[in-house]
Amino acid sequence: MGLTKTEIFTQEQNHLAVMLKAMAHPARIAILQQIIKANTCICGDLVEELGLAQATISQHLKELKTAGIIQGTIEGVSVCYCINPTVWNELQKQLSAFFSTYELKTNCC
Amino acid sequence: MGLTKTEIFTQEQNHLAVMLKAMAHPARIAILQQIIKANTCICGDLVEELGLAQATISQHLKELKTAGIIQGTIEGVSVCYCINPTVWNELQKQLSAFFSTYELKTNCC
DNA sequence: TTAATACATCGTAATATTGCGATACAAAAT
DNA sequence: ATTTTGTATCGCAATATTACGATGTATTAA
Repeated sequence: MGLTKTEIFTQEQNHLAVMLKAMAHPARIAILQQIIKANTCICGDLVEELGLAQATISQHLKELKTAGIIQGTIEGVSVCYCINPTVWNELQKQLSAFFSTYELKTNCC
Repeated sequence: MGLTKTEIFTQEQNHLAVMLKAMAHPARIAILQQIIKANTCICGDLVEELGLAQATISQHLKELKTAGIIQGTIEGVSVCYCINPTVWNELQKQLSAFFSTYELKTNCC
């Protein structure tokens, strides 16, 4: 075992899980915050901002990119990363909808 | 290695990561959806609803409970799980704030 | 008391994640 | 052409996750 049984879940459930997983790490949250904060896309100053090795940051960036949350374009020698607006808004909408399905019912445990 | 360097991140970043991680699995998303759908708190019919073994469901429930997202109270022989409204709303607010920090700037890559 | 029911926990196998040094690679500067 | 600079990838060690059978535990039923 050790691998998720994706077959038994819906596409939506699996997809949402993948997106949440991509964000479910403090380093990746920090990276996203940095990318958002530096409204002009930043590159590898992330290595200096966060206290992680270059290889590690690069790996985290890859995971965010694979999930589609960020995108990177080569900018001369360096690479410019920024939020993928489409995916970001889609995820925001999906999460908002998910959280909204719950409303406090009186008689609960 | 293999363990996250939590020391170098803020409490908020670590906490948000923990919450997202708790939700970042299709089975746990399905569990939350079921708990929300059955507005009266449900118990271990989750085992029948999802196609996972009882031990596995119990383990996933524990993770959600540890994160504080759900709470369980003993109801005779069975256990009744439901959303923890405080934590749920808190997380909703935090995520909403996080997503709102991004707004499309014109000149991006 | 004993059996049944509903969960929780233990132990374990398979796999995934995290972090980093070392190294490869590609564009720009010399 | 060679060096420099910024990133990506490889390979590895340490640890975490996922899933489940087996077993423990606590409450109700008989």
